[in-house]
Amino acid sequence: MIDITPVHVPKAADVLANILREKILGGELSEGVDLPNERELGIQSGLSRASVREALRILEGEGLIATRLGRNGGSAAARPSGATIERSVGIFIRGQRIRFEAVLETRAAIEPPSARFAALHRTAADMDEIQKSHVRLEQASAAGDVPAYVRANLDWHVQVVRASHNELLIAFISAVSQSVYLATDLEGFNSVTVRNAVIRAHQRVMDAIEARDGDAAERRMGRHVAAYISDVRRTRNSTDGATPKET
Amino acid sequence: MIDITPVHVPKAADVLANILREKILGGELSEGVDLPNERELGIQSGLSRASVREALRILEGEGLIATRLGRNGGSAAARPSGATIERSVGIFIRGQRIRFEAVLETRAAIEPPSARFAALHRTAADMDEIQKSHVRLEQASAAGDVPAYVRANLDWHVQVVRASHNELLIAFISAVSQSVYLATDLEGFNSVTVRNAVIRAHQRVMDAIEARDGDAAERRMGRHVAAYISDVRRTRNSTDGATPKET
DNA sequence: TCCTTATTAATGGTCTGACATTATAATAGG
DNA sequence: CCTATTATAATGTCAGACCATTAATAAGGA
Repeated sequence: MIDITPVHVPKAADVLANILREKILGGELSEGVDLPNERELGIQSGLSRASVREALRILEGEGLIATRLGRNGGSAAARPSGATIERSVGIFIRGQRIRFEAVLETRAAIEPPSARFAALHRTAADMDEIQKSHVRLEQASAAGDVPAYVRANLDWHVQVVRASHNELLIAFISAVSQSVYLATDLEGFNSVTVRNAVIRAHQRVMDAIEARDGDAAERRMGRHVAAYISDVRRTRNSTDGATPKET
Repeated sequence: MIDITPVHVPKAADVLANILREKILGGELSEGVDLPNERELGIQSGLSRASVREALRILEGEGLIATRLGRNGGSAAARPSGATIERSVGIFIRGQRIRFEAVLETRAAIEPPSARFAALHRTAADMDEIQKSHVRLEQASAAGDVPAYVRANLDWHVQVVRASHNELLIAFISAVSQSVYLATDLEGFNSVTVRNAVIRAHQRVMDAIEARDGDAAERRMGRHVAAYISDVRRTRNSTDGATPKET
């Protein structure tokens, strides 16, 4: 008697999704090109419309197609954007109950080298965007609008990484920043002193990027995020009722 | 005449998926707990089984449930793992046509600080795993088995980041490593000299982690990955016909 | 002619009901 | 008590209909 391992029976929708995914990622279906409509896909693949729809839903979840309703609707191939990564990272953080400090730690790990790349690869337009973010930050700080300040702050960090022109780092930072924003305790930024310190640190980082000085950009960004983390730590210990001894 | 913005009409499956997602992420449905079966969910939600299935498919794609077939089958809540991030990052890299060098650059950015955290947070068991990876690397190198060598190499890097005990960094590195592996040109490791240099560099990093010396670990890992990138660059330039002058 | 409005058609969204497939639980037989 | 068989509960798949939305088209009026 022969001895075979348990066979894996793929679901019909998965098979179709795999085929379509390869066509899209392989460039056979480039961005914006319409797929056949659901009924037609069913005929071509020999599957029911239900299975076809399930396959399309998988691809939609992966950001590989966008589906529009109505006449001349249908599914068109799309380029997967960082949004997909942001979503999965967000779910991962919530689902695994990643500690807020670990998220900050991750950001602290990624941003300094990103600042170096930003200094090395930035264009004039990048510099402009970073500075615009910085102005928004200053305005929000001056107006005492803490929520706007926190948003502008995160936006500034994302803009810096954007200047690195490394799409993966941009996606990672965007994903992490999203979660940082949602979990940031606004109380910590009620202090004008704290806000001004952040603004000065940003200015120093921007000077380094402007001067295309990678070493300085990395070093200064490193100090900035480290200071940010200890600020958060201090605020948490003094604000909530947790045992102050815990780190 | 009043003036209202276009309303967004969510799809039935999305609404149900959102509800269930919140229940899972909010801890109301903890890991392993079975959801009601599809027909029951249909009754409770007032939706058809088709819509219920679509909602479940969304959650499955997000790694939030696992569905089993057969009697006592059904969907059970699951903890989203790094695999979801790996998948979306892989699709992102392929879909955006991220250059191989950019992927390496990302790894080079993340690993040094991760090595620092590894030095600071490692346990004895972590050290053990890292060393076991290293032994596998040495064996593959000695045997001249280049594919096994490359796999062991990537595994060693993942193990180091694992020792950081930062789940997000682990997920990022795993995701990136997967793509690095798929795109790595094996030719570059045909040289015993290159392989031995890697092994020595790993040894130095391990010494620093063993000694819990974060500074040294970060510095040495930084040098190692930088050397790796220039090796890849050299190999590519000498192997394929690209203009050797380009950086 | 040109603009506005109604009609129509194409397409995804949803529902219903049935049957197929699979893995387990329950049962019967030794 | 163990093993083989049968029943059952769940997902997987299909077929067909109808609903909802959107854009192309036709009709009508200035």
